[in-house]
Amino acid sequence: MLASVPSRPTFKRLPRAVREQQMLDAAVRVFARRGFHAASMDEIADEAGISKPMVYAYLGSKDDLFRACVNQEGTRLLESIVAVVRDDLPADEQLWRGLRGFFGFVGAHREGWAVLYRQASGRQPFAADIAALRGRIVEVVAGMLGRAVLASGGTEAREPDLTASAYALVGAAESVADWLADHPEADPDHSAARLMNFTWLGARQLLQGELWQPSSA
Amino acid sequence: MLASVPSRPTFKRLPRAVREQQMLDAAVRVFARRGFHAASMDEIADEAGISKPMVYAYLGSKDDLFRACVNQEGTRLLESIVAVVRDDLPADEQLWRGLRGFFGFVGAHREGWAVLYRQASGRQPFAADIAALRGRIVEVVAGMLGRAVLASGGTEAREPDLTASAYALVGAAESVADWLADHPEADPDHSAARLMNFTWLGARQLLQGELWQPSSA
Amino acid sequence: MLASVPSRPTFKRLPRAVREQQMLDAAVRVFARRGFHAASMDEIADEAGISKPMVYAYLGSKDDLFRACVNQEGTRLLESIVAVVRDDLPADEQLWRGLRGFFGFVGAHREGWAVLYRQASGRQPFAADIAALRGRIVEVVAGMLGRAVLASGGTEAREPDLTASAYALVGAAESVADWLADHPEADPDHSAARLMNFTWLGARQLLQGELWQPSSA
Amino acid sequence: MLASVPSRPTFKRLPRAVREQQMLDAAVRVFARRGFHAASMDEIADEAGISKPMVYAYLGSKDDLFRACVNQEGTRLLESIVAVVRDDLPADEQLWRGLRGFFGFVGAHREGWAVLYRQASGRQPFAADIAALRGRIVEVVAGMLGRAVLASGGTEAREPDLTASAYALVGAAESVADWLADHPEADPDHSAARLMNFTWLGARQLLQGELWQPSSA
DNA sequence: CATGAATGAGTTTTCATTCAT
DNA sequence: GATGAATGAAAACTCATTCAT
Repeated sequence: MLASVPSRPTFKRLPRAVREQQMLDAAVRVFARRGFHAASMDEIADEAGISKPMVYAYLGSKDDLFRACVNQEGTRLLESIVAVVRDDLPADEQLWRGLRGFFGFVGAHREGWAVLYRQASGRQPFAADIAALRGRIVEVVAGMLGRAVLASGGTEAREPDLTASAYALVGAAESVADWLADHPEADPDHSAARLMNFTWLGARQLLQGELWQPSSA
Repeated sequence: MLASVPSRPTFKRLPRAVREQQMLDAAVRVFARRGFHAASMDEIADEAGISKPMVYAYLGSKDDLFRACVNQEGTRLLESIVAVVRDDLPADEQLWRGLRGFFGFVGAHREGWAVLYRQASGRQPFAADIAALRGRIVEVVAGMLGRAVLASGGTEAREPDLTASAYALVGAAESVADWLADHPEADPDHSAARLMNFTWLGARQLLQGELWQPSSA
Repeated sequence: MLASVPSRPTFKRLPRAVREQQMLDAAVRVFARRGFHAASMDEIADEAGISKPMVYAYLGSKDDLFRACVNQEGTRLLESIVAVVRDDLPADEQLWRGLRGFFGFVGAHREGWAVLYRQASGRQPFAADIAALRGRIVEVVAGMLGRAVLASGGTEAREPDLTASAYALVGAAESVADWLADHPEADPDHSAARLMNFTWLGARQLLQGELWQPSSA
Repeated sequence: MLASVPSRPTFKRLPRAVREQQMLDAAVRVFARRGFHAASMDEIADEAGISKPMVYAYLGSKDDLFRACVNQEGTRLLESIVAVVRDDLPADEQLWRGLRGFFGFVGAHREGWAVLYRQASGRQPFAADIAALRGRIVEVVAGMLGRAVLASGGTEAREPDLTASAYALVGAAESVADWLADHPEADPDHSAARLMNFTWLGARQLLQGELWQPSSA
C-alpha cells in the first residue's frame, strides 16, 4: 500500500464512452450556468478537460450536443418519476410518489432542470423535444388522476378534462420546481406535499361534481 | 413658390417619446421571438423601422433595452390584473377577476409574457430585474389568495404557503395558456373557470385545515 | 496648383458602390492568387483595405462573393468578344475579331481568367454559372461558324455539327488561353492567329465535305 | 484441431504494396470529387477503408499524397496514348490512334483526368508537378503532330507552333469529352472522328503553308 | 434628429497531423 | 502493422457598438 505510483488523475486516452459521459456532464453544467446561447463550446470543452475537436468528434454540433443533454436529463427525470410509482398502490399514493420523484429530481439535479426547463422550453429547435417529454409526463399524470377519481368514487371523467387538469398540474409543478431550483434551502418534500394537497383536494372536489360558478357574466 | 420648404412627407422626426415607444414595442417583439441572446440589435432596429444608432441614443445598450422591456411589460401585466380587481367585491370574485385579467393579458400579450417569464434564464446580468418582477406578480396573487381564504372563513395562512400556492397557480395558468394556444377550438373562459375551480376548491379545503397525509414515510 | 492639401489617400467612409467595387476587385485578385478554398476572407478584406464585416455586409457569404466575381468577370469576357464583332463584316473577319477579343481579355485580365476557368469550372456550386457562360459563348461561336460556312459556299451545316465544332473550338481556345495566362511574354494576337488558322482552314475543309477516314475499324 | 490458427478472414494485414495502391486509388477518387483543398484526409482514409495514420505512414503528408496521385495518373495517361501508337504506322493513323487512346483514357478515367487537368489551380506547392506532367503530354501530342506534318509532305514546323497546336488539341479534346459526358446518346467515336478531321485537315493545310490572313489591322 | 459606414472581438466548426496503445 | 484518441491552428461568419456626416 505504501510507495505506490503517485496516482496522477488518469488524464489522457480514455475510452470513448467515458469521455462522452464527461462531456455530456460538463455540457449540462455549462448550459445550465450560462444558457444555451451564452454557453461557448470552448467553455464546455474546458469544463470537460478536453479539447474542442473531441467534443465535435463525439457529440457533433452545438445543437446536437444540447439535444443530447436534453434527452439525457429528460430520461433521468422521467425515470425519477416512473421508478417510484407502483401500479398496485392506491391512487393518491401513486400521485404523491410521482410528485416526490419529480421534486426530488429537481432538487438533486438543479442543472438538469435548468437545461430542460429554462433553456429548452422556449427555443425553437428544441421546443419539440421538450414538448414531447412534457407530453409523456402529462400522459402519466392524466392516467394517475383518472384512476384517482375512480378510486375516490367519482364518475368516470372525460379524457379532455383529465388532460387539461394534468396540464395545469404539470405547469404548477414546473413553476414550483423552478422556484425550488433557486432556493436551495427549501425542502423538496415540503413543496411536494403542498402541491399534493392543493391538487388532491381540489381535484377531488372538482371531479366529484362540486363547481364554483362565477356570479356574473 | 419656388424654393419653398421641400415638403417631404413628415414621416420621420417624430418626438422622442413616440420613437422610444416604437422601439420598446419592437424590442419586446424581437426578444419574445428570439430570446435575449439570439435577438440582434439589427433586427430590433429593423422591426422598429429606425436605424441602430437611434436605438443606442435613446435606450442605451442591449442590456438597458431589455431591462426597459421587462419593466414596461411587467407594469402592463400588473395593471391588467389590478385594473379588474376591486377590493369591495367578495374574495372569490376577486380571484376570479384576477385570473381572468391574468389570462387576458397572457392571451393578448404573449410577447410580453414571453419576455417576462420565458427569459428567466439564470445568470444574466438582469436576472435580478426579472426575478423582482415575477416576485411582485406572485405577491399580488398570493395576496388575493390570502384574502380569499380569510373571507371564506379560513384561518390566516402562513405566508410561505401562500407564496408557494401563488407560484403553483401562475405556473398552472401559464401551462394552460400554452395548451390553449395550441387548441384554438377551446374556450378560454372554460379553461379559466376550470382553473378557478381547481384553485378555489383546492385552496379552500387546504387552507381550512383539511390535509392530505402520506400514509407512509 | 501649389500648396494643395496633401492628399492622403481618401481612406474611410467611401460610398457603398465604390467600396463594393474595391472589394470585388480585391476578391478577384485573391481568388486568382490562392484558389477558392485557400483564399481567406481575411486576406480578401486586407487586400481591399477594409474589415471583414464590411465584406459580409455588402457582398454576403464567401460563395456569394465568388459568384459575384464570376459574374463580373464573365460579363467582362463576353463584352470583350461582343464589343469587337460586327454583324456586317465577312464571316471570317467576325471569327477573327472574336478570337482576338477573347485572347485579348485573357491576356489583359489574367486574374479574371483564373477565377473563371481555373477556380469555377470544376467546383460544384459554381460550375453551373460557368456552364451557362460557356453555353452563351458557344452559341455565339456556333452562329459565327454557321455563317462562315454559308459564306464560303458550303451547304448549310446541321446544327449539332456546328455546336460540336463550337465546343471543340471553345475548348481549344480555353486551353490555349490557359497556357497564355501562364506565359506573360507570349503575344495574345499571335495565339489568336494560330488558332484562327487552325480553325478556319480545318473547318472549311471539313464542312465543305472533305473527310478524313480511318483506314481500319 | 483445437487451438489452430484462428482463421479470421484475412481482410487486414495486406502487404504494403497492395495497401498503398488502395490508398492511391481512393485518393484519386476523392481529389477528383472534391478538389485538392476540399478533400479531407479523413474522407480519403474512409474511402480506402483504412485508418488515417496508415495513410500518413505509407504516403506521407497531404501534399505528398497528391503528388503521388498526379504521378500515377499522369503515367497511366501517357501509357494509354503511347501503348496504341506504333511508329511504323502512317502519320495520320498514329494521330488517330493517339486521339482515340487519349479519348479512351479520359472517358474511362475521368477521375484521373480531373486530378491531372482540373486541379491546375495556380500556385499550390505542387503546381510545378502538374505543369511538368501536362507539359509531357503536350510534348507527346506535339511530336505526333510534327511527324504527321512531315509525313504528309509539309515543311518542318517550328516547335512553338506545334506546342500551341497541341495545347489547342488537348483543350478541344477535353471540351468535347465534357460535352460527351453530358450527352450519353452521342457516339464517342463519332466525336473522335470529328475532332480528327478538324485537326488533321486544319493542321495539314496550315502547316503546308496555306495561311489565313487578317484583312485589316 | 438621423444614418450609412465601419470594426474588434468572439462564435462555431473543420482539418492536417501525431501519440500511445 | 494498425488504430482510436487527441489537438493546435485557422477559417467562415456574426454582433454589439461607435463615428463622421
